[in-house]
Amino acid sequence: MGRVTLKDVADHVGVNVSTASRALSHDRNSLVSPDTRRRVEDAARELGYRGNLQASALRRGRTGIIGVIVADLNNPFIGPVLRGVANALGGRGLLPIMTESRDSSDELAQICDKMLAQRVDGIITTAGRYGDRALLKRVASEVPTVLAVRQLPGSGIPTIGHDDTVGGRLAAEHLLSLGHTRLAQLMGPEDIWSFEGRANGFRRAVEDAGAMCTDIQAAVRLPTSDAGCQLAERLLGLPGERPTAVFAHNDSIAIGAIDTLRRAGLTCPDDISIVGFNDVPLTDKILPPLTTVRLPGYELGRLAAELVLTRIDGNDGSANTVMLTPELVVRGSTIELGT
Amino acid sequence: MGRVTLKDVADHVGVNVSTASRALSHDRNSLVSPDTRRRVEDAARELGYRGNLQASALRRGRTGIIGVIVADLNNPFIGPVLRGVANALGGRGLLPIMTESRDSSDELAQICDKMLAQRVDGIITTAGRYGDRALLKRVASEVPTVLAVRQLPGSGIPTIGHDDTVGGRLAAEHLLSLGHTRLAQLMGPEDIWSFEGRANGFRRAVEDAGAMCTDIQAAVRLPTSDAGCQLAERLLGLPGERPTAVFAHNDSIAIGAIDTLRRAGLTCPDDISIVGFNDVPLTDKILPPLTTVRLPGYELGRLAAELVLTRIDGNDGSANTVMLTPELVVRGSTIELGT
DNA sequence: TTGTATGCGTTATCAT
DNA sequence: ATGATAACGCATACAA
Repeated sequence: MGRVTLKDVADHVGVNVSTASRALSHDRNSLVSPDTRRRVEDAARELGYRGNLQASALRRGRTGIIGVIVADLNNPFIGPVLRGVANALGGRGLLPIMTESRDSSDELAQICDKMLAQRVDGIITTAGRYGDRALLKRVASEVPTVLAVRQLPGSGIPTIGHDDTVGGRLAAEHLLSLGHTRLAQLMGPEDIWSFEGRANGFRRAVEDAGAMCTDIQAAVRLPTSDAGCQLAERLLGLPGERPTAVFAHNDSIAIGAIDTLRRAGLTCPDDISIVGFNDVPLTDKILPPLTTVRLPGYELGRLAAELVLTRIDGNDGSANTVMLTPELVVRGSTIELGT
Repeated sequence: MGRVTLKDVADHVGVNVSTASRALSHDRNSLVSPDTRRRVEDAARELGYRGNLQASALRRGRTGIIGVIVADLNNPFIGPVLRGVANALGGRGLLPIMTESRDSSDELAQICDKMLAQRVDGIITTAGRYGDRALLKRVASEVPTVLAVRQLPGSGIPTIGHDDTVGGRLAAEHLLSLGHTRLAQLMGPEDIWSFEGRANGFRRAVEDAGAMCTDIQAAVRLPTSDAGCQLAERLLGLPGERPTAVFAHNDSIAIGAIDTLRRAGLTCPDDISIVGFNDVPLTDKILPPLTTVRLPGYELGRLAAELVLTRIDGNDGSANTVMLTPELVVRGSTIELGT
């Protein structure tokens, strides 16, 4: 049983609970004589004492818990992000508690409620659709909150993001430089800023170059490989000449699309070039290796954790939004037109 | 601020805190008059009251939190498992808190310490190497604990697992039925039961059939695609005739191996057949689509959550170990010998 | 049906 | 350097 309490330890040594408390505390153990400190520590070990964080939190007014909400655990991109968060937090003795909203607004609301009831010291969320803006603003008003990966323009919530517009442009410029003039994009959900930004950046760059850009929307809510399959079907059903190059709004969509096109007899990159987004693990190991736009997932997570920590420390004046820059990674899924 | 307390609500209505407490409690609100109940509820909503789970937990002796420890968040197999856990738990109002050990024993120990200090009501862990047995036994003696996915023979800890021996045998029988007689297996870490079970099942079935089985060990600690690359290198360096069929101990290893073999000029399945394990998302979308052994990830998670709940309820007598059966999924990465 | 009183395990404040 | 004591916010046994 974890029923050993501080009082038990104190009694065992023959000191007062407050002395025992001081002796075991990391910041106040200098206030106690080296001797009693050792005796208390020994007793604690011997009795198998474990501090009760609940009680401690109740008294001190903070829990040392940071709530981390992710949209979709199946998105391979999230792994590095969570590691970045966990590393930055663990270093300071905080405990991240992660939950998945499956990109559902209802679940997000429930999760936020529970986390607030848990009295988390801060929240980091990668789940934020346009429809969640009011909810998250309310949450942010109750506890330090930061958005990671996804932005929510106009929410005023501190954000560690990346420049999706630039990312979309990078994809476009790459395909244009390969001579493609009929392009399409396989769009992610339109109520998420990441995809709107990618779409805008891509479309603008393509049109500025005088090339043609076709936007293909999915009827599904999540940017998964299934969405990629569906989008590829629609691409195939398009009237007129088929685009020779495609920008998929993330790697999963790209992989789903490549597969569907292949089943329809089209080879990537010979018949059609495809650029993905995120550079998730394994994209370099598949056939064809995916040309994609790389995002610094680990770094995003790390910075998000650090930002929430500075907000918790009351450092409201510090920079409250950071935008990392994506980077194009050229592999085998894109090829010069006509080769 | 979430500083609204139960007393505030009670004062606002003009009742005692205990009445307010009863009114807002789900199991005892029948003890209060319908009228005051409504008034308390209204006041709570109006003031933005949030129950303080820390305080409640301190008083009631349980937190409603279940600690969930996963070995590796980058393993795509874990997504469905976590969903199973979250669904089963959420339905009963419990909150899963997930953490990743990165398959490190040190981190696992730290995580367990923190979770015990948090006074979680139960722990579900998919991280368990042979070296962690003592630690986990100690943890299990303090709080209801169940192993999910990975087993730890001899630990006596309740487990929701799957039959790895059968899984290995399924892979072997499939390859043997295709006419292969020189087989190899790309082994996962040997201090994890899953891989030992797969190895045994495979080797026995192969040898029983009078065929040849070569075991290839990796020098790395984690069964990732990098390990797959390394194992494939070793496969290529093998003296004598090359195996014509390979059992990779999971899908990531398989994908890494296929890629490395391809770079060396060998095509899967034409030159070499490969079977994976887990059937993670996307394996059916890559080229070649992976033949693999499917595990019911969601079900594993769901059952693990239910098992930990019955343990928490003190139902110690109930079945404490469940073993699910894997299933072979034949796709394009395996082919009849000589075609 | 409601109120009173007490304690869950800690830590902070004030003494000593 | 240590002890006594009072909260933190809530839930319960008991009294009314």
